[in-house]
Amino acid sequence: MTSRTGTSKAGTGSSVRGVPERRPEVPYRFERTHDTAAIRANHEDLEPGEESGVTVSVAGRVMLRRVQGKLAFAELHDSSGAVQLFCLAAVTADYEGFCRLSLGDWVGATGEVVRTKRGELSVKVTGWELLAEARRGFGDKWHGISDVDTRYRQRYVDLWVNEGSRRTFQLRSRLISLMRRWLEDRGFVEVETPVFQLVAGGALARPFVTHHNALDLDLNLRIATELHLKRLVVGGFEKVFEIGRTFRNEGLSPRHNPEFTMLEAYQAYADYGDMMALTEALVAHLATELCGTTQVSYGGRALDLTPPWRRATLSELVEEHAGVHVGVDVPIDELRRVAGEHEVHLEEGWGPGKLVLEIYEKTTEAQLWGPVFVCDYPQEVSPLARPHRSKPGLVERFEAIVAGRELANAFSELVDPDDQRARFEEQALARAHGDEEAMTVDEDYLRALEYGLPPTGGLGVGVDRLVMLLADVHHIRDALLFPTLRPEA
RNA sequence: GCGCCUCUAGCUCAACGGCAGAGCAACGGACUCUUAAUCCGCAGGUUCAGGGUUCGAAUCCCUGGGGGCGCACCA
Repeated sequence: MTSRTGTSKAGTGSSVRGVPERRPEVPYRFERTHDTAAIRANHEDLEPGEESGVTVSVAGRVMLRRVQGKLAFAELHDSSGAVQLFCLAAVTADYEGFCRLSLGDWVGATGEVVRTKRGELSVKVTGWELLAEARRGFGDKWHGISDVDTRYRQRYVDLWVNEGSRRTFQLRSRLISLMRRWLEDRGFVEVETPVFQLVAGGALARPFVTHHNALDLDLNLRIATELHLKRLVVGGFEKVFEIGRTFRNEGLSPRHNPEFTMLEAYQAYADYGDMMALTEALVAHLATELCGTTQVSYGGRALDLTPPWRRATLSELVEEHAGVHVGVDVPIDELRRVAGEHEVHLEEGWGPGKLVLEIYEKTTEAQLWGPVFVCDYPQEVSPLARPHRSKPGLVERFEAIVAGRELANAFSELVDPDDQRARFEEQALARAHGDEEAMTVDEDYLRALEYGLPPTGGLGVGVDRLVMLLADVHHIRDALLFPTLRPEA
């Protein structure tokens, strides 16, 4: 290999190593025979000091190095784990070069699998080649990187240095894969609906707006997939789902990122009770597969996700936690008084339903460790949900609350086109009065409903929040590989 | 948007009104079974920026910037 002649450049103020006078030549490919996990699995029984007689080629990053005269050890990490490289001046080609490797350099190495006298499974390297040099150093070798800004901006470093971070994102990948398979096994069909929408509907949120040049058209990035998925139910997809990126032009917080991933699933002939059963079964399945149990813990506190989860109405829960009775049947002046007592921020034009919801969110939601299905929301705040079959003013809607935060939202879907038009018009009115999150009338969606939407249960699940829950991380940025950040200064 | 906290070597941190330091990384050397190897040596700084107080400021104050946390906002 090329000697690392470059020295630390003084005054650059960065960790970049000097540019070598001659760049090392690195190969276009490397023939790896095993990953490090396979080597561990195959040679579990090797005794200390024993040689296997098996030659392998491994590849990865050198993350630790211990040179001891005519002997050198290095830890080679790959995506499956790590194994020690064992080099002898007498055996290893370009032994000197190996000793000059930097932490973080990528290498491919070939040699026999052995266990050292001290019991460490190793590849006794005969030949090796540099696959990529780490011109920037990886920093402290055991404290890792604690500067959160660096962790999020340079995830490629974080992933190498912090094992917890790797674990979280491996879990995320498996979670989405398991979720997809579980739904497919139950007859759900996965689809992709537009990200660009003329009317950003399906949720109450401000959209991002962009522009299509050829059509000279402003388009919204979707805030939900709901309305398109229900169009597909009209079209005969009786069980349909999408796991998709969704965009909302809102603030950032430990639980909010402007782009996030949502699962939405719709099932014909089903109601919100069916969606509760679906939700708890799905989450229990994921917990079992990913955590080995439904009795998990979050932030050190026990959390039992075993079905069935508690079902309680929103009114009952507010009564439990705030000791007051609220509901859409309570006179509005009384609701205003209760809201005032609990320091709920009030706005002109809020009806009883909005007040009830605000009181619930202020006094109760964060207290619910759960899991609990909070049922039967005011119709006023649920413009896409079907009226409750027996409770006037309410709709058949639930939110699943786990660890004090919303994990899922679901309804018996509103199927009546006339009612839906009335709800849209109510929203449009609120919008005209300055509510930027209110919906606008989606004529094509109404037309679809006029062709007939069967009774349908719909469910939305915040995938990032589910990852947070099962990976036991407490900021959405820890569940997103590349979270939205302010530009670097 | 508001409040509180924070910013020191490449990384992790100390010094908290009196000479800016340690460990790791880097660099040079010793070492044939190491495990965060060890040992010897060397180097590394506009203490986020600017202003002020002071005999003296990394330290106290002000302004600005970055970051964090909380609140507000947020299906």
